[in-house]
Amino acid sequence: MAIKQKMPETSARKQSAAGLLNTSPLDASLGYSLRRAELSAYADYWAAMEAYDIRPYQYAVLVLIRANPGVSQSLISEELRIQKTNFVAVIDRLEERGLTERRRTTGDRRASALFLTRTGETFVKKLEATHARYEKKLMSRLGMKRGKLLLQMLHDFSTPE
Amino acid sequence: MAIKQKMPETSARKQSAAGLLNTSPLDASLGYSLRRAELSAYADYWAAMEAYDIRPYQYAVLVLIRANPGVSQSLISEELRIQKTNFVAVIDRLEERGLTERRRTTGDRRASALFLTRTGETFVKKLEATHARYEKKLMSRLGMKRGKLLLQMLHDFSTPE
DNA sequence: TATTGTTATACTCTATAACTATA
DNA sequence: TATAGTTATAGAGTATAACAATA
Repeated sequence: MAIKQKMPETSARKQSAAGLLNTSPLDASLGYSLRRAELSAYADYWAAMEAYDIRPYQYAVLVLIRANPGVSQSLISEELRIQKTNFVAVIDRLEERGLTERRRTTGDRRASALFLTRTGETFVKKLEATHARYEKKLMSRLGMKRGKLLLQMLHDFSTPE
Repeated sequence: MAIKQKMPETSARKQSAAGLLNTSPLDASLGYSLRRAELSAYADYWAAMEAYDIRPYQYAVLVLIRANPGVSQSLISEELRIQKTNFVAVIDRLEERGLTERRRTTGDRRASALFLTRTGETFVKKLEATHARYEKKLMSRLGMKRGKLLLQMLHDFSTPE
């Protein structure tokens, strides 16, 4: 794991100076509540995953490649809403760290087929185990039953009609 | 409204190439579901607010100042989890646009007391009206009843114990 | 000594334009 | 003509260190 990336050290954990501020216009906002929830989950993410030096979207890329060996860059970047032009550096970084590799497959010779290296496989397995504990901790904030309800509601929210 | 800021034009609206990818490891993740929901709300935000050229966190700053006239920079930046050092440029920008002003009050002479200008008051009123329509649209994705439930669950999630 | 606001700085994230090699 | 991946570039977001004025 040669290359060191920058990681947040102070990441948004502090509670607001409660009561000193009228925050009602924001509390009532679904958009802002989603933002706040994400920041709050983000803090727990780093608490759990710090040692691996892997950002949330990098984690997403790795597990998608693991679940879809040989997938193209465009499919993953589309799924993660990362523009293909910005995705190049993402994959470059994971490749530099020896976790993934691009291969030219016999089919479409424009496309890169993405795979985990053997190192990557081992690494991602550990990553997923730690990530599972992090997810469990997130769930425990609401309890399993309400947590699953939240998951369902977020899914419905993100995929309307 | 002199200064023009950069705004996203492509902002994450596209649906993923459904079915081509096994996304189950991410679908089950609360952290990733929060991220996806936020991206999805973000698209609607810009659809509604584009004309004002105001980013979500700028909107948050403006409504907090309106609800708390004379508030200090540190209180707002703490509430919004923006570091005080980065908050300087945020306020500078709003001030350049003639929407807010810093005043030195007689109390703590280190602190800036933040106010909306008269222009700012008028502007934020329009902003809030448009934002209310955007929020209503978000709510309509789930229906009012489930929308309120989601809001409550996000609040509980973000403020554990 | 601690806090409020500030400047300087650097890395990361997200966007557009323009290119290449294939299809 | 269109698509997959790429480079170059720029603005926005988020982090640290160090400082002046004030408490």
